[in-house]
Amino acid sequence: MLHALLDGRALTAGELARVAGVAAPTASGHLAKMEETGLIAVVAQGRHRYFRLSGPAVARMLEAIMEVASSAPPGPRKLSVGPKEKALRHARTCYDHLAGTLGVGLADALTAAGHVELTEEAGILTEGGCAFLAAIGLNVEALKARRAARSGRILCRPCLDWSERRFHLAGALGAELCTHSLQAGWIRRLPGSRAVLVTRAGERVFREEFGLRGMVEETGVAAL
Amino acid sequence: MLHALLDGRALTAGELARVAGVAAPTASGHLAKMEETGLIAVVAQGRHRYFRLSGPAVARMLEAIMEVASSAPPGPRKLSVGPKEKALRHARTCYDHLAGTLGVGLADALTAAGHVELTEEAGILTEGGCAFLAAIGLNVEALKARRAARSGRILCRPCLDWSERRFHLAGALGAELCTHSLQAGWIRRLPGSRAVLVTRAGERVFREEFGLRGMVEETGVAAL
DNA sequence: GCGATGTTTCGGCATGGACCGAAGCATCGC
DNA sequence: GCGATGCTTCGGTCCATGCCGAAACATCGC
Repeated sequence: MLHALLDGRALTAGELARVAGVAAPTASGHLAKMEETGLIAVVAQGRHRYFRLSGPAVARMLEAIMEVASSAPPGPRKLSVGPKEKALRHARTCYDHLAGTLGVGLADALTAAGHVELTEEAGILTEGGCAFLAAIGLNVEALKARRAARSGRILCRPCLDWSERRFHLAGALGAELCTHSLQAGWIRRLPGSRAVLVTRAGERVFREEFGLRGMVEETGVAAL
Repeated sequence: MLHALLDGRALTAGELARVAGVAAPTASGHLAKMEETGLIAVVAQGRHRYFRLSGPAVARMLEAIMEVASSAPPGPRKLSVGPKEKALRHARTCYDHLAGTLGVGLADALTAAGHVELTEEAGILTEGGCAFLAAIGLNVEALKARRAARSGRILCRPCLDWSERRFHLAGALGAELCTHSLQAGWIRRLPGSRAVLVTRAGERVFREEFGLRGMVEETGVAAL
């Protein structure tokens, strides 16, 4: 259930029961405990109750757990779920930023262009990167509150991708990139999933501005 | 047990059984499972078997879990352990770097002097900071392999301190600072604990070089 | 109002896992 | 060699937890 909430959206108790593959009473019990201990927050809306992660700290914890879990020796258990897996690996949200092939690709492209400098431990958005992102519409000003004191540089957090085993952009910068991509219609959420779809407009932007290729998935994109 | 291993040292099965408050067979069973799943690594030495965390990813996961756990609502359960608590809050190792009042104080001092710039998401060691740390003996060269590509700046990772609720220095920089402080005799490990003691020499360095005050604890320091 | 839908509470079952004592190995000191 | 120490395996007990079905409660659409 927590994994399902990792995309930052709020899901109803029933949806969470379904994704977890348990009956409603079971899910309800777990959700009550997780809310009581502060892992998740709930907001009632009509006859639905929407649950979401209580904050970024919980998301970071889950990411850290998944990092360890995904690098564990290939035990007898397989978590692969088949058909949905492909879309998830290609592009998905990771709490508040983008992951998967798309997320890693964007991070690589920004790095190659000198817009972002990323190490295992931290990252910097360069001045050129500021200008580039502002030019394509990101609200860079909102990020500046978090910049390092003297150098004036905007720092960002790397996040290890469990499917690609590579680092992508998280933190405020990653969140803004994801938010803007959604608002600008470059990507679109697949209903009931963490996966996102790259639209035609997005494909053009990611190709022309970022230099990314092959970001459009075959299935379903024609409808967009 | 994992918490006990979080200071980066390797402990024997018996020691881990003791800190966990369980019988040897119980500890042995848990340790076997944790080793099988890759959480910990073991090295046999004579009739002892030394267990340690298998890598930084596990430490990051535990830190992330502790961050969430420490900010949980003050439930009925209390984890406070009393006498040892004070020394732990004052200065301790956190996998491979320093935490507690000392760790946070060093991070604050370096920030105030403009040697380090730290945000919630990431940090930078400035050029002045490089020079400063090199002057007091740190192996800054070893860090340079991890610097950001173009700006030449060394990045570091912030780590939320569960006792101070503030950020301190982790990552390669934090590890080097901790290692050097131990080698130079500025701090000393308290046997069988994550807590460290600030020596007279360390107190002088932390006061004169970093501008920290009150880093010597009353108890026990006279013996040094 | 009334049935339909979403959610929680209650009761009870069953599995799993946490634990320990006793015994079996391995290694150390001598 | 032999006893002492450290660790693991084995066997068995016991409690906690996960789970579900039935029923209660709340809200919606009408």
